Amino acid sequence: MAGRKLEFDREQALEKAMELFWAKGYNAVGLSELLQQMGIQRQSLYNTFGCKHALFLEAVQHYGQTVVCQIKGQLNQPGSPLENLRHVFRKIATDAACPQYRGCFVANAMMELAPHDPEVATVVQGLAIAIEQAIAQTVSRAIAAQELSADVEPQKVARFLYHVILGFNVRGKICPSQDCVDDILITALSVLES
Amino acid sequence: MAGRKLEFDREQALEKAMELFWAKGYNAVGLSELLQQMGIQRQSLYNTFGCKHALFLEAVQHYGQTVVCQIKGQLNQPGSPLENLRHVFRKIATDAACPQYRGCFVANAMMELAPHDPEVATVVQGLAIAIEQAIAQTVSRAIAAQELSADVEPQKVARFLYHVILGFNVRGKICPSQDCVDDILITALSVLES
DNA sequence: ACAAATATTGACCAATCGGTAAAGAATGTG
DNA sequence: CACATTCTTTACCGATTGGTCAATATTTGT
Repeated sequence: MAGRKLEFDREQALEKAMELFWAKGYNAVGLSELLQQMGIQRQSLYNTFGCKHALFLEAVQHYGQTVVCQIKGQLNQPGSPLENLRHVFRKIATDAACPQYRGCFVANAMMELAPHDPEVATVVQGLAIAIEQAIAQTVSRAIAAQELSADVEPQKVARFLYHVILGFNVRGKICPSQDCVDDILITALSVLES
Repeated sequence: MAGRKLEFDREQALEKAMELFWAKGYNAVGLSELLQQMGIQRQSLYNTFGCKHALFLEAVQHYGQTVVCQIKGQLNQPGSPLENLRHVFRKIATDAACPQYRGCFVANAMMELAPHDPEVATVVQGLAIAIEQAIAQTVSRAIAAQELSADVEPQKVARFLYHVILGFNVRGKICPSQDCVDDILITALSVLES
């Protein structure tokens, strides 16, 4: 019932593809470039991943799961929920000021493909909601810990904060100064201090 | 010293190209599609605009100048600067909730090409600065009119508000609800009420 | 009227696109 | 061992990519 074994690590190849799509976008990456970077043969790609589009979709999902877990992990660390939240945003802001900033792959996919590609749209929408919810839950915990006023509406704030994250994804593409991202960060986080 | 006249309206053709690049991005638009939409022949494009890339650059610039003028016009209308500012943001937010939202062409170009294309990067960076400055000037006028506290730092706020605009460009690509954009808008503009 | 300059037209180009077909090489099960 | 199954390799496919060439048509200055 079984045949020859895969000669490459599936996940490793997927990650290589992800890196490339992440850096250049879907349309700017050709099959040959993809195969070279993944270190596999043409037919292996089609056997294992279906087609370019399916591979991209899987790459987005793989990236998304990784990042969602990572963010949740940081937000749920022991200690002050509010400080965790601030820490995550500081990290995102400083990343965005880095010259080789690639942005968030999910946001890139949203921009390039979501309007014309329902499958991509569905996946990235799901990931966006997951991140937004993680933020909302952290805000709730901050309220419970009396770090934030009980007047604060977690979903509203979470929508806003995720919106700020999306903004960094665009802004980071044109090499903002550290000053610039700091201004944005400080102003954005000031909504947590009313 | 002069030869045959152009049979088409240069600006009209440029605008057609802009529409297409705006809707689909640089890489997703092919020459044939471009020519069909512009209603001109292949060679005419190369005579008049140079090449695909130069045409794109010109399209971004054309769009940018139009939009910068438009925003400045709205911000500088007679009456309350602060209310003008709020009005512009309300417009942007409701646009972003529309299902066929295309985003801002400048932001699209920023995302797709700026990291790998210095020429595009330069152009979009200039446009971003122009919009940011227009906002900063409006904030300054609002302070002068005592609509805002003298503590407010115009550049800081402008950077933040432009950042929110960039966020809408991403968010709009996945069809947010009117509720969602309203939450974001209200929270974002709350920084003008300290 | 003639020549220089420019536009239009349509054929043409190599290169690449995403994807497939078919043959050989490795693995399992009977 | 035989055989079915799966992966790898290589060659190949039509279509499209961005871009060019050469011929024709139209305009202008002289």
